[in-house]
Amino acid sequence: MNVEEIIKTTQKLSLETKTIIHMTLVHNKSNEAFASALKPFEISMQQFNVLRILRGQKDKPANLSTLNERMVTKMSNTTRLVDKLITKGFVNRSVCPSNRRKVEITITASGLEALSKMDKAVSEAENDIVKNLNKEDLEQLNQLLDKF
Amino acid sequence: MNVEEIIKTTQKLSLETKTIIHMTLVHNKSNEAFASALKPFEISMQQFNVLRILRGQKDKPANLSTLNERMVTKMSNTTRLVDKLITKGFVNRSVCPSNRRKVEITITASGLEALSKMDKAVSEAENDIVKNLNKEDLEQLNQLLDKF
DNA sequence: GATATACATTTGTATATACAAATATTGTTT
DNA sequence: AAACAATATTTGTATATACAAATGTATATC
Repeated sequence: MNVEEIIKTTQKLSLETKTIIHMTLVHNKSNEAFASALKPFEISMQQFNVLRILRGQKDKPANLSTLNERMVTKMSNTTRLVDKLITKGFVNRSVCPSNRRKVEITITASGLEALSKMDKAVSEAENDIVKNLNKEDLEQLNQLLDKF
Repeated sequence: MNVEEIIKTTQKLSLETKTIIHMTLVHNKSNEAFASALKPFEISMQQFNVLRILRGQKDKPANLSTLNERMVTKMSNTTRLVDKLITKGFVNRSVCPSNRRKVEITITASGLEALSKMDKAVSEAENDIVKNLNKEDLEQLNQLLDKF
């Protein structure tokens, strides 16, 4: 992936600018790969992320704050994101008995089943994205990303 | 930036998954930084990007395909993006004389003036984002990103 | 116990983006 | 030159996201 070539610029970019653009391009690329992997399931990455968080909760219900805390990309509106998943029958929402300001969100059996099918597609996409990087590359990359 | 801590997961992530999430987190962070740097100018990053491309054209007008080609993050709808910039008086649009299917988009004096003010804010944000990485780190990072 | 404050979520509104379809113009084929 | 395909942009529609305001509930203070 050559930055200057992709954005077709003749100008010399500063190392800082180039790095940030580079990262954006890679992010866009992986974004597209995930979106198209999830397309057959008619679900967005955000929705997929919520389902995965709920599965990780192991029957312990999550409320909206917990979801928001754990989401990779925070949205201003988790309510409506959960609405979509309820419509699809993938999650349940009820009022928390101990604190009625909160809601309890859990994944349904149908949600778990759908999720396991998505997992395969997503993991394939993931492997395809990093296919040119070996273990050492990935470790080095993570170390550098830690500095941000 | 510790991935597991940020998304508050107790699960062990695979190196591949971790890397991609890591990159998304860094991208989100720089995105926010840019958005807030551009906020005083009431302009989006996409719009800023278009203005920068037009300045780089050196009076040579750009059409929508050219803009789209050079944009870091491609949008499906460059027409409406340019509409916004016209409303603000930052760009001009006219029909291309040699090929009336095309449009000619140029930056105005007012657009250039506004852009030069934005440049400072954006470059400051940029430096702040990479402040913990030295030249060597940045070069190494770009080499790794090239593999995607 | 009434009032104020903080918390958790929901709703409203404006804007952004993705995707498909429509329109206008040019170039090509017969 | 009429018909067709290709190109460049625009428009329509559905969904996503950001931000502010509103609602309902719990806690603290007087």
